Amino acid sequence: MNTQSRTKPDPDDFLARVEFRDAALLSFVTSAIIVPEYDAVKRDLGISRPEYMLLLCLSHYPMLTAQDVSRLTGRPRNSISRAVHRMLAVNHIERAPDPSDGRQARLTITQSGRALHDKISKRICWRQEKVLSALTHDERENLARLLRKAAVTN
Amino acid sequence: MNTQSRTKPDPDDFLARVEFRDAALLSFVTSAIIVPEYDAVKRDLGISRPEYMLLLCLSHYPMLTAQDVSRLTGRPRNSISRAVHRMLAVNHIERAPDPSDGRQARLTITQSGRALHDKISKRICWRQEKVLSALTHDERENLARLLRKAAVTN
DNA sequence: CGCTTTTAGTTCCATTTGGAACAACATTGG
DNA sequence: CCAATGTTGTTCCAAATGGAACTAAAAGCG
Repeated sequence: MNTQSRTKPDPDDFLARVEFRDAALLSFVTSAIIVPEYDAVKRDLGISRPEYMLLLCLSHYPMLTAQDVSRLTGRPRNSISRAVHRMLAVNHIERAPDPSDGRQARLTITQSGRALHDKISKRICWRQEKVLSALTHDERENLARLLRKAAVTN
Repeated sequence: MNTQSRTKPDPDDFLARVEFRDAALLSFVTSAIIVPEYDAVKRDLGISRPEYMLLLCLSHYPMLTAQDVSRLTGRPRNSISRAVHRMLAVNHIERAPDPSDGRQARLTITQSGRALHDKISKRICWRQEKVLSALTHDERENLARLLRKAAVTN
């Protein structure tokens, strides 16, 4: 036994002390959903986070350019460029030159890309439910409302 | 003018479509605070995110080991190890061998480390206020309550 | 006591990351 | 039409990242 009997620092306790309380809580809860699930997706399906961000974007719009995806996700253009090449190589997306603008290419998701997106989004949904299971339905709606209110203005 | 008159995809609209609504909102709002401010801190003060995480932890406990910091922050041990060496080199922290356990070292923050932490935490607080300014005081308290409820169980 | 297992911290190395420069094309304004 | 400027996507490269192996010390256990 340690003569100073030092107690191991507790994450919950730490969260309560931090100066930027709300940012720390937001970061903690976000990471609890995002980090372990993206790690698992990478391990099990070989899809990295920017690659999935690409599939996610393309699954919600009929056609996007790489630039669109970069702006939607906030990732730098070269990250998206790499993801596009990898997803092209495994036929999860398709690319066609834009006839009206020779700089950009039109990206679309394929059947297999959509199937993969469904699989991954279900996993993230499942982890989301797990982490937020302590909240009631009304609390969940309330949380979403508050977050949306903060999100739309930024 | 584009013959298809394609509208540029809108991030708010995208957030409303994503399958994992709450996780997407959490991630968006968290990133709006964290990402630009850590980038600015790195640019202006030369302090990386894991380095600041170390200072943040040490500013709230009189003494921690590198392992404690690793567990509090969720960062891998070698990242913390690197941060410790850099913060030692610029005298923002101090390290002393633990007499009761030859494996671990006792880390403490110095005066200059604490001053730097104060400066950085004020910046993050400021960005937090900016992003969450759309919420009233009661809404802020409510958001924190909901997040804490989700956080403590995980 | 020895022997195995566990833990703290470091080092090594392959991969990831993102800024910056670049080429190709488009747009603007003379 | 031409020059200057802006935009898209790619490539290059230096830096960051994190898993895995490693060293040293401690703890568990016959």
